[in-house]
Parts: sequence; structure tokens; C-alpha cells
Amino acid sequence: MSRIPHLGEFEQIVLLAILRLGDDAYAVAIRDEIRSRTGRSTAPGALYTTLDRLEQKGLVSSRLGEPTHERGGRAKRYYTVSAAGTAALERAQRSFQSLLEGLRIFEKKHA
Amino acid sequence: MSRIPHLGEFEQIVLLAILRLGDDAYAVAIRDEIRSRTGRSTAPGALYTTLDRLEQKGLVSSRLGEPTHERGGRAKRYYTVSAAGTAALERAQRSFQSLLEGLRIFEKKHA
DNA sequence: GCTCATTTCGCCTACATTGTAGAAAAAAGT
DNA sequence: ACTTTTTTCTACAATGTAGGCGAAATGAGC
Repeated sequence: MSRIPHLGEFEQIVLLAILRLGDDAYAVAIRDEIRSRTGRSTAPGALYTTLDRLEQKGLVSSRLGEPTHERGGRAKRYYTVSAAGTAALERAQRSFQSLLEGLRIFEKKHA
Repeated sequence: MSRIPHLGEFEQIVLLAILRLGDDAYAVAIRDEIRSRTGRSTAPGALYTTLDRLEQKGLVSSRLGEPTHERGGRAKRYYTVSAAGTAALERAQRSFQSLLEGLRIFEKKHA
């Protein structure tokens, strides 16, 4: 058994989006955040599947919210990144950072 | 057809390692670089498969070198990141950056 | 100088994990 | 009932990973 599971790219993105959204992290919002930040459009199913898997791995936890007082609206499921999730994310980012160090890939337009 | 293919996490890592190594980027060296930088140990096959796929997607190109004057010194295959490869990498990194912006996941030891 | 064992490396094959889509079901308000 | 919002199911494509086989090249022993 591997201790901390490896994160795929999308998983990392989802995790980051959840952290960003804080208290308002439910599927639709997460999806919007991802789209607006990365330009990457994802099908609902894609996201839920990933969310599910992250939860199974114990990297996020979810709680069901109260129905909103809006026109329609099924109860939202809110997600939170667990300690293990943060750890995994940190580790993954550290790997990138190590490799990026001293490498200039990005042509900074020189502000 | 999707224009620029999405990169997986490992693909990004491999790409970065190749960039880092410059002229000396052949499989064994790449593998070492990845291990020493990220602590991630990979089986040879894992790497070659990924390298193969990256090449098929046109993100890297390879040329066969001369045999070395060493004990076993078989000819090495050297890899280079193509323009498309750099572009894909940039895009992927930009996505992360967007999401990381203003988020402090890493507890900076507060220099 | 030939043969063989050893070393360095590349490649193949098969399988696990992640990524993605689309549509359909569920819940809630009007 | 009908519409809206959000979730869930199902199936499939792409990526990640391991491990072992085989090829090339050298040096040692015969």
C-alpha cells in the first residue's frame, strides 16, 4: 500500500478550487471556478467522479447543505479539503517547484 | 480534435526534467533527475511509455546518440522538448498558477 | 582473436488509476 | 405538474506504473 496517493492533474485542480472557494465549495461553484480560472470546461459528471474519488481517498470530506430559498434547487453538497488532502497537494506542488527551480519556461513579458 | 492535448501530472514532470537536463536528457538521466528532485521513484518502463506517448503527441522529439566508450555503453536516445511541448507545459502551469494565486497552502516558514 | 559474461540501455506488454462525457434521476420551489 | 438546480449513474478514453526481455557494446579469459 502506498501511503499518500499520487494526485492527478485534474485532482490537484479540483482540490485547489475547493480551497479557494472555502465555505461555498459545492459542485457547480467549483466547476465555475475551474472554468474561469483555467479556461478548462468540464462536464458535470467529470467533476463529480473526481470528487467522489477524492473523498474515497480521504482527501476531501463532504456535508449536505440546506436547500436554498431560490426558485428550484436541490440541496447542495459542500466539500472541504482534509488535512491529508492538503498534505498531498503540498507534496505534489513541491515536486513541481523542485523541477521548476532555476528553470525559466515562462517568458515573463517583463512587466 | 483537441488542439493542445492536456498533460497529466507525470507528463509534466518528465517534460520539466528534460528541460532541466538539456543536452544530457536520456532515459536513465531523466529517471535520476526525477527521483532526486521529487523523491518519486519510477520504473524504467513507466518512463519509456510516457516518453513514447509524449513523442507521439509531438511534445518531444528524440535522436539516437553515439555509443559511449564505457563498459556497456550502448547508444542513448536523447530527448528534446518541442515548441508544442513547451506551450503545453506553459498552459498547464498557468492553470495552476491561476488557482494558486492568493492562496497560501504552503506554510512558509516566514523567512 | 574469439567467445562469453557483464553492464548499460531501450522497448514491449499488460494492468491500475485518472480523466471525461452525457444523460437521467432527485429534490425543491412555484 | 412543471421548471430549476444539483446530484448520480454508466461507460469509455487517456494516463500512470511495473517488470522483465532483448539488444548493443565492452572487457576478460581462453
